[in-house]
Amino acid sequence: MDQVMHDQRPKLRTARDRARTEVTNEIKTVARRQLAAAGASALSLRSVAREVGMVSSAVYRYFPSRDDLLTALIVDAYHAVGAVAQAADRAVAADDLLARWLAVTSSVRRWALDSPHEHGLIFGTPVPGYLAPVDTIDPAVIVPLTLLQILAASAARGAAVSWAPRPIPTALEVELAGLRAGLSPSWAEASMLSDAAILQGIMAWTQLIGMISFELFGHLHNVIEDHETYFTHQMRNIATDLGLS
Amino acid sequence: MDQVMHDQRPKLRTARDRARTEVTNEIKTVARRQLAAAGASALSLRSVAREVGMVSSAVYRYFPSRDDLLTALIVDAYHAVGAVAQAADRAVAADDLLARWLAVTSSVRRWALDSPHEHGLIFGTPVPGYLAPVDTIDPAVIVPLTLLQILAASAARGAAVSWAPRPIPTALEVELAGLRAGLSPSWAEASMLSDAAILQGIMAWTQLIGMISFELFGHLHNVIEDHETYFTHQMRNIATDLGLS
DNA sequence: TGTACATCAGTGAACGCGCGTTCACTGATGTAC
DNA sequence: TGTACATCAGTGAACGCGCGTTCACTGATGTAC
Repeated sequence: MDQVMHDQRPKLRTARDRARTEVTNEIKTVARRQLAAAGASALSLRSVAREVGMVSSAVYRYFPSRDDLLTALIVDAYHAVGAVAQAADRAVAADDLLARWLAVTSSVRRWALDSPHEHGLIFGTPVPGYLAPVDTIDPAVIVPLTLLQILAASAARGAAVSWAPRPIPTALEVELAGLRAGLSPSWAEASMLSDAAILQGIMAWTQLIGMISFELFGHLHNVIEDHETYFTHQMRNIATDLGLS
Repeated sequence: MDQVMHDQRPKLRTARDRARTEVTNEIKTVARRQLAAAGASALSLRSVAREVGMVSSAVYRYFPSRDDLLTALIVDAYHAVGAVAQAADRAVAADDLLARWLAVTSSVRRWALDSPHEHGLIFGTPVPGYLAPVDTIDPAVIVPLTLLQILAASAARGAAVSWAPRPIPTALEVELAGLRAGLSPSWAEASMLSDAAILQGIMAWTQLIGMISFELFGHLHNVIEDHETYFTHQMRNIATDLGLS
């Protein structure tokens, strides 16, 4: 406990500080736009700098390297989908579980359609040589846990899954116990779920992202064209499968 | 009908022809290796040429541009997974549907683990500015149709899905009719499936690729580590869900 | 079977380009006394 | 309130690099007669 602890004065912001966060945000905004235009691997510090109106070396005052800029965008993207999903969840009646399921899943799809390259950034091929740092873990988990909370509300009502779950291998039980233990208290309800329910939830999350990626990446060309109808239909099926009424 | 039709002599191969297909294959092999090392966006004609031992401009005798080389790799990759899936399907007893399901799905996963960058090439973020040409459609469809054939065998036995399917929107029915009509005769069995079964099949395919991508792209870090056990468990659940016994 | 011509694989130099990152610098803003 | 010093944003030049593609060329292979 040294003096540093007392030294935080989080409010008093100098002009320099304000300018700094403003420029930081502008860089990220421009970078996001360029990402949307050309994809992650085409993101270049130089062209971002050009568009922001500064010399390329100046960007290094804000981000130590291109990868750090990418990381910031990834973290932002996770927060963005997470926020969208939570807002959608809160916008419908808490006890209408089917409505919550449909609201959350379709909000995630909407976000992805609106920001395809940000979706690709977090759910597509990882950028070669890039390793996601720890900061990305917490925000990455918002959407799946939001889905699990809905399942938890269903479980709390005593609803059962529609088919008898097969016995779960011990190895998986162990992992799931660890997973539960690692959850922050804000996700308490989700951590009360049975192993089978958690596995079903992860699967549903995988389906959600899989469907969106298929749509965005063009794997449904010549298969399904009315994506909206298809998506909603399948999500209702999954909801039935999950026992959400 | 002009003379050109008579002029095919598919067997008589000159030394030049043989050399040509050999060099073409060598270029693709090297490109595939570089893909595996650095990812699709890092694939460079020049470095491929360097490794093959020719000057960069010489590659243009074989592929008119970098994109065409990429297309060739994509087509190859689709054929590769397709072949693996079909071989796995044939390797087990045709009437053991659960075994076929598990064999096909786990062979697809194995292939992806063995060739992660080829998986990324076809199922990851599309290469920016790159548009898949028609040649990629047929091979792309082998894996999902192999899965549907298993469902078809199950349906032929009179097995029903485990939950009553909800009514299918007309828009989807129309699309599915078109899909069925577009299938080549070699997939005849699959085209006899009911709408609900086809939708379930597409969903299962989405789940399969989604799970593999999640594993490969690292979205299960800190969630599930024993991927093999997890995968098999979930695939068995899905098989149950699909009514495969 | 031999010759004349056409085809084609591969060369090497060049084009114009953009990239990430480093560095010594200037000048404005902030801080301690 | 005023001064002296420290911090920091932004500049501009430079480094070394690799890229895709074009072009005129050489020399070997294939084809027609």
